[in-house]
Amino acid sequence: MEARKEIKELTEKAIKKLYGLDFSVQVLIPKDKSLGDYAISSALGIKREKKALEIAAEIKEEIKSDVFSKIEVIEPGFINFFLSPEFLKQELLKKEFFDSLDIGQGKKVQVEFVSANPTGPLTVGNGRGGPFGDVLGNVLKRAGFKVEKAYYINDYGQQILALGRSILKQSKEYSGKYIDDLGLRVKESDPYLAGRKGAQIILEEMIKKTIEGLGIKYDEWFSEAKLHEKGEVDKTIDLLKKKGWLYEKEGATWFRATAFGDERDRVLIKSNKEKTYLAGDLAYHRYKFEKKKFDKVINVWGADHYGDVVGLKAGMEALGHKDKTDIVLLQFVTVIKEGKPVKMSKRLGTAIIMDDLLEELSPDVIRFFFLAKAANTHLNFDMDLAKEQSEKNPVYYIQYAYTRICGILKKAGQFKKTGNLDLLINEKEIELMKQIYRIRETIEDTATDYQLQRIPQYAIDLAASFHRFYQECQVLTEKEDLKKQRLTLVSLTKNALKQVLDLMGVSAPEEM
RNA sequence: GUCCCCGUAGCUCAAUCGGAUAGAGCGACAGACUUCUAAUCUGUAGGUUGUGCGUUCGAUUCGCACCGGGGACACCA
Repeated sequence: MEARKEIKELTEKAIKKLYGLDFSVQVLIPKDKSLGDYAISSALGIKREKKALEIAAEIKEEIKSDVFSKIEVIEPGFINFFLSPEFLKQELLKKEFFDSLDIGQGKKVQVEFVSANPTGPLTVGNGRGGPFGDVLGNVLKRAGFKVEKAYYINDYGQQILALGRSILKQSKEYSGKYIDDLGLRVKESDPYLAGRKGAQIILEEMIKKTIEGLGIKYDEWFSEAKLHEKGEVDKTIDLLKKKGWLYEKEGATWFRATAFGDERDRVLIKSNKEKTYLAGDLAYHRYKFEKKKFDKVINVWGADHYGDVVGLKAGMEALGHKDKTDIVLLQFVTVIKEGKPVKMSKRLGTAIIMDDLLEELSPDVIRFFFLAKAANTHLNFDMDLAKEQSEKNPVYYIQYAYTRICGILKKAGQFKKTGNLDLLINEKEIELMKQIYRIRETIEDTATDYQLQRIPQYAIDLAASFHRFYQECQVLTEKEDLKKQRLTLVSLTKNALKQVLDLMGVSAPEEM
């Protein structure tokens, strides 16, 4: 039984019984610890003649549960719940505590992220999707989904032609040292074929290397060109035609996206008979749902693709896959150096790239900095600050907690975990247990709303609770029973900390 | 011109469908190592949440209007 669920169920039942209302109770966590571990403000939202305080008192009277040691009613109508230490200990000692989350219920989810055009090195902006998508996938997996991480390779279309022409020195659409290098290696003289070849090399030797450097592993690299070659794009267009959602205008074939709430219709086949990006993307998403049977698809895009969200969703609705595609938009990244935004990479003469960061910072630090910010905030990545703080950094703070744990366990040697924790009554011990207990709800919430910054925040909170416990409670004491129980708690902390570090893809060093 | 995101402590950012005294880290200041690693802990200072109205018992959160920063408005991908 989870405490939050217990509160929600009991209070909703009480409200139903007392007032005959079907009320959805929202459980919150008070900012001030003295106000309890959980709280509800629902009494304030029930509009009746009675005072909220009275309503809260009546609800409280209905609630009987040994999950809580205390339930308080406070002005103007809050009900505060205090977790019972006995319940807490009992829950943490359960074998399945760390691995029985199942809000995913085995549903298949694909997370597609980065998917930067293979026309150059991975920029910082595109790269932001890397840690984000990777960690989102990890979180969903932990929450009980079957997850695939995918990179969609845009190796078809205008930008490939432009890349080929640049390699062949017929244009300067793409430039930089890497284009010159490709000019020496690519033998094809046809611009499109040269572009394809160049894109392949860029993907394999530049993008994949950077991705790997960030510690990201994909399950699938999916080629847009192959989709076209296999005729999947044509099939999808035919299907939309049969359903009556297409029309011809000025030599082009249009999709009636306005019928699904889009502000304008979208071209699928241009008047020169080439297919648009959207046509390919619709075919790709059909493939995701129909061939690979995903229940849900999450696309992590840059905010510059904001205008394409409705078009894709409209298309998927027309194809019979309504509401199965979630799109997370990541706002831009500005890299700041010496107080000024950096626009260009020194090495390549292109936009600032991920490799520039990797050169100076560990992937742990980069991942953490990126993850700690909400998707919809513009991210100012201050290189100097990141470097300067690299030794006084939240990442190290968390990792240091982990090494302290490992140090204790190593010194303690073999020990048997205790089946009860009744000697642990210190305030810091209880705090630590509460913090560990919250790992489940943190993962559940994140898997539901994709607000990934919760995870690094949780990691900091957990590390802080441990550091405070460490400061006050000597684990390896003379008192054998107490020592064993504390070692058990330390070991539980280790599990939790390791789990969040793994979720974030940040290393867990045993020594520092 | 229309649409989207952002504006919170000196800096980087949080704040759970609107909740209680707006929180962390870094930086500043003052303390704590004979200890399981001080990469830590304890304390202090720091805020009219861009501005102004409004809705509400209650607004950083919702609405309207401004100001400032970024982005999108293709038969490009």
